[in-house]
Amino acid sequence: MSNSAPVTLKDFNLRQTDCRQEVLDVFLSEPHALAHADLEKRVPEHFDRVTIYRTLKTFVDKGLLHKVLDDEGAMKYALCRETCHAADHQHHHDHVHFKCSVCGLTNCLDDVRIPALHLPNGYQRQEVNLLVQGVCPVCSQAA
Amino acid sequence: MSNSAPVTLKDFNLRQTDCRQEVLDVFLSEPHALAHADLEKRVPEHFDRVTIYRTLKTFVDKGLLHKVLDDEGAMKYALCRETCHAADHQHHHDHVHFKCSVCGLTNCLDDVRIPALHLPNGYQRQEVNLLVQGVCPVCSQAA
DNA sequence: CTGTGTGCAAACACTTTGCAGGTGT
DNA sequence: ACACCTGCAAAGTGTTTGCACACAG
Repeated sequence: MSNSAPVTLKDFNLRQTDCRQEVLDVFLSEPHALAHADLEKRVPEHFDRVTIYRTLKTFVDKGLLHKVLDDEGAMKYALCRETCHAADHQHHHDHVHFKCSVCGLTNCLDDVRIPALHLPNGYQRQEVNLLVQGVCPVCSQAA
Repeated sequence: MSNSAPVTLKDFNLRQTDCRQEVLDVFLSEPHALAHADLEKRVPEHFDRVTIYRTLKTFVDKGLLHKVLDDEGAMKYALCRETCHAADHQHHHDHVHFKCSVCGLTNCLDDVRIPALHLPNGYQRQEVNLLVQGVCPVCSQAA
């Protein structure tokens, strides 16, 4: 997933448009989960609110982004990593996200694996999302 | 947390009002996480939309309910269990929630403990939320 | 009596939909 | 040429705020 925006769009069979390239560039250059409002601020050229919503939806549908859980109003999105497109055809997102309660940023902890879970009988697991809230290294250093 | 609504309200130093009792009764009688819209349907008497929002907010602030993560539009809420009010003063919610992709219901898996997590250096953990999506026993039996 | 809860109206925030025109391939 | 993307307008849904009145303690 460390490719450039045009290459990535091509890989996912998406048309090369300015909006998609710039949105994708933002995600490629920032390690955080981003909400729609964050994108509007960071995408250099101005695009319609709706266009950015549709771009996000397209990216999620194609498996380029995944939704990140949050306990606030707006949905956040983050890039899928190679592990999302694993051997089996299913597209799984077993993500660990860390949200800092000081700076408010959420990022993917790609190195942390979700430990094995023992679900009660009858539960079929499809996808697991883990959100850890606390203080990130940057903010705890500053304190 | 298996007390009646009036007792629970008293325990949390909350005034006895019709709205609070009825909202709490719904949570006490349903094992699922509920959104504001669910409550409006299930609370027998009619209360203003705003009053229910404020009731939910009060309950969360007082530690009676906790927010349940979801990847849809609306926030959901569920009762806190005894484990929330543990020995130390901190109020922790290390919850495992299971959302069924068939019936759409989300419930707390109180028996599932979140396994130990190894966070990278510098991360301070405050609260952990785990959402498992899949098929619940009821729906997988029906299939 | 006093502080807090409630209802109503209004505003705000986030997201989706319909349609006409423009653009990538 | 065609399908698809974009912008604009509008609407839908979820949530909060201000204020006056009502009610629990």
